[in-house]
Amino acid sequence: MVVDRVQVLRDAAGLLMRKSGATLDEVARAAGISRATLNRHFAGRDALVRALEDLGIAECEDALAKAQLEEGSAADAVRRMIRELEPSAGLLAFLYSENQLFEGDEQNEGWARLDANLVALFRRGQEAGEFRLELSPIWLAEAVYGLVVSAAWSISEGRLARNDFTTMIAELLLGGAVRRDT
Amino acid sequence: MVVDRVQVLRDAAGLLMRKSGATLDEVARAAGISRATLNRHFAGRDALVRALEDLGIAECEDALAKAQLEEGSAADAVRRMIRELEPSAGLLAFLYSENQLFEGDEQNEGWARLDANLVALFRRGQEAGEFRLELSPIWLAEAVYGLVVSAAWSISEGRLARNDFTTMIAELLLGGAVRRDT
DNA sequence: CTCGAATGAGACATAGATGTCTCAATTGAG
DNA sequence: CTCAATTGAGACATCTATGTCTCATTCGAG
Repeated sequence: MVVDRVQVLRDAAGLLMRKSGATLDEVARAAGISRATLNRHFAGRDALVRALEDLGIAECEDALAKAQLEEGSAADAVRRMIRELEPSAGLLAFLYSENQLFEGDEQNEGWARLDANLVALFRRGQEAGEFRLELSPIWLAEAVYGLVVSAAWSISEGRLARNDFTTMIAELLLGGAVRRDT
Repeated sequence: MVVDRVQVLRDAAGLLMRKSGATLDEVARAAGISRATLNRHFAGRDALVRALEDLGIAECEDALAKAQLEEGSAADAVRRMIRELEPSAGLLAFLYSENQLFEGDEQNEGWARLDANLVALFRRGQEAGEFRLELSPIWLAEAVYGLVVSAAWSISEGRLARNDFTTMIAELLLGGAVRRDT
């Protein structure tokens, strides 16, 4: 029974999202393996977190690619993006709380690439006259992360249905709370 | 030079927001006191985090009280609330990442009280015909936290101007990204 | 079946954070 | 000024998570 590296990372993320300070022993148990094996695959906690970061970035890049952000209206692209991001929301919630990842000198450049894609999408929406100009694309990009993490957290707490993930985020992000007087 | 307990907590929050795993020695230095004194005022890391939680809840309750959420239109109440919440955003960002606070059996009931106030505000907006019915008040309340934390983080990263805090959050939360065809 | 590779269980030493204590220096009220 | 209270610096023991190692067991390819 050879260990599935990605599955271990998924299980680890599932636990660490709720208990970011979990022991490596707890992480191993959550993944259904022994601490020794966990250490054979990831040399220390730092390596594990880095692997989770790499996985998170890779999943997000896949999601953005699948969403084809350049196609159709920007609003629809945002909706597709949120939908594709949903499976990675838990992992993102963990990484978001791991603020050490964004402090050091060698931050993973993957985040900058993702940011650039998001910013480009919102900028495209503004230039097409779809989106408001008062909200800066950088802030909108940041808000996407914030809302995704909030939604992931709400789901894990039972306050939000998993099926509502895409709708709730996209409707809030795009339309806001105020009623349209159509 | 008697130690100002609240100031110590503020300094601690300022550091812990960016480095949640900081040593008590680092926390003490950030607060300008010695580790011994820090320990005299807060018996251990756990007590320190609890004190930060209490402070955060108290500040939020003050902010909501000052904002007078029952007065005027719900949208204006939301704007006032965000504005009053700004000084506590950093502290909230730290507490938000301290997920251990929300897992145990004895969660501070202050969070539930705050949630109730937020939910009531959004429900009032819906019942007054101001807010859309598609977005559940619970999700809107959760989104407030997410956006406040995102904005606090963006500001500390230099990606968002502190002056834009209230506007960016309120405009996104209330109006969304899509342009109104007024 | 056979055997090499991977795993699980556990022991072990280590490192780093933490809690406690002491003592000298500083503060501030009376 | 005087003195009690508070603080800073540092030593010290402890504790927990971690990394490493060993050995028996299990898995799976050939």
